[in-house]
Amino acid sequence: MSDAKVVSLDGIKVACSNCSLTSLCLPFGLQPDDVERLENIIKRNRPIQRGQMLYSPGDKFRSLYVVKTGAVKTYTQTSSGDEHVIGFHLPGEILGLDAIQNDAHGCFAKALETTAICELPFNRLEELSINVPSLQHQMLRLLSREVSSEAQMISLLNNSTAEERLASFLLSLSDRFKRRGFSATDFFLAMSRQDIGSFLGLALETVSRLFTRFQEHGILEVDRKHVKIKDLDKLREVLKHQLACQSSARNSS
Amino acid sequence: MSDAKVVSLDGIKVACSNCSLTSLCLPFGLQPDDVERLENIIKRNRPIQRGQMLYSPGDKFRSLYVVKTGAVKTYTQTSSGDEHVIGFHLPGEILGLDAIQNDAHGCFAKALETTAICELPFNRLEELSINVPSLQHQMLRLLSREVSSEAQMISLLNNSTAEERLASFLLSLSDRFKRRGFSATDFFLAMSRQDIGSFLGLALETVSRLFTRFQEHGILEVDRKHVKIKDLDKLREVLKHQLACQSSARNSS
DNA sequence: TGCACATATTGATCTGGATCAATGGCGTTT
DNA sequence: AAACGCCATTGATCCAGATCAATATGTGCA
Repeated sequence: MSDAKVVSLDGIKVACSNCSLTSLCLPFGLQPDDVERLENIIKRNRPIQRGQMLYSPGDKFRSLYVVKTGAVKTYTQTSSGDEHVIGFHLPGEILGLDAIQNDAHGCFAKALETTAICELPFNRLEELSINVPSLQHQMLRLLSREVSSEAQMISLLNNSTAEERLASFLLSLSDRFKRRGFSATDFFLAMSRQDIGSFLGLALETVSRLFTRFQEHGILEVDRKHVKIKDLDKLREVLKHQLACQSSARNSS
Repeated sequence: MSDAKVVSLDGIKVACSNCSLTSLCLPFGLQPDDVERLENIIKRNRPIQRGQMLYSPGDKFRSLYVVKTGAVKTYTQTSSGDEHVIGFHLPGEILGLDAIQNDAHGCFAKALETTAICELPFNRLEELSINVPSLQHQMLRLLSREVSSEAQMISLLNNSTAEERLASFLLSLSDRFKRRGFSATDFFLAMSRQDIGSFLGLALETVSRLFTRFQEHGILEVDRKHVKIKDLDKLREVLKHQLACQSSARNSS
């Protein structure tokens, strides 16, 4: 909460070309000079602190956002006040795609920790993609990936036990950390048990019990937010009996 | 099953401008001459019969498809052979958006009844949208709507009872029929109880019991596939206690 | 240093909906 | 018209996970 001394970065130019996330992010597949044109429309704002809101339901849709460092959760809230987590967003992952549709955001986006964000003004992005077909294609691919990934989530919620859900969640995180150059087997959870439960359609107590159970089975070592995957294969086996079609991992932007 | 005499329509030109679905479909918001350019790339193939497949997992992604008449279900299949329904598609609704991402379809699309389809070759669609910004915008909106609609589905599966799910499903159907000029309160279900259950994450027996219960409460009159909604308000009240943000109805393309 | 508060763990109990099972209705085939 | 198969309905039982409840374990703040 303490207001860290941050140099104002408003409107500063972003260098995607130097960014370690470039292969996971929007610029992927673009020619260097097209990347430069993209850089010119991206804004980098000051980092937002844990608990701060990036946008809220009803906010006019102006920009897409990409997490640069940190983590963001998106969620809705019922009239009775309880949250429903829609997703977690790691570096390189894009937020706000659902808002294109009706020109307004439909959920909250809140920082789970200190988080740096790249802001992409959408109208400039659309203009640019008229002249850069590969950007247009990349945008459609991104949207389509989101659709696939949500479809897999629906399938998970429809057909899986609590064990399978948590295993799937941990494997997704593991994979996403790995792609970002972090350890696939040793990481910290930015979100609470409550958040995980809400995301997976489980009670927080169930999540807690499952962590314990996985630990007893030698699959994990858990200490609060700190997770070590001791046996990745065994974790994968937990959800072996589903799958069929649809290949790629969820939300691996 | 009897093979109706159908004139071959392969590659015949489609007239979106005469189509009653135009306000619900891809051409929405386009200038008349842009609609004509769109018409030129759309293919109308012969209608497919109940049970026939439009595409299967692994099929190369070449086109998006729009239902013109009839109904289609999309679903995946586990190794053990049981289906998981992803969605139902009514006239004006688009299929295949999830395949843009990795250039291959990830699920089955099967006709629930005799169904006419407009085929949109994707590479030609992309080419065209370079010159027609409003088409590009419309494509992004469509994708974004799919994302929103799936997010709502996830929320439904995470937070709702069986009653709420079925009520939500029926209200969605009602709304979609209404927009297409059919009765909002009197319609036939193209899909089985099994399909509905799979879609909503419920056992088919539960779906059946709920139909009975809704009937007992004077909300519906059900006779096999024939559904009459007797009290739309009461049906809406079944799911009153959720909602919050996110406005529009699900899958209303 | 100690209090207040959020977050986790663990235990006990309850229940919505799954599963198992039997029956009935309708269309299709022979 | 009998026989088959598919789909739907209804009943009986069971269980995974929710809910209620009590107790740690931090973690920041006065």
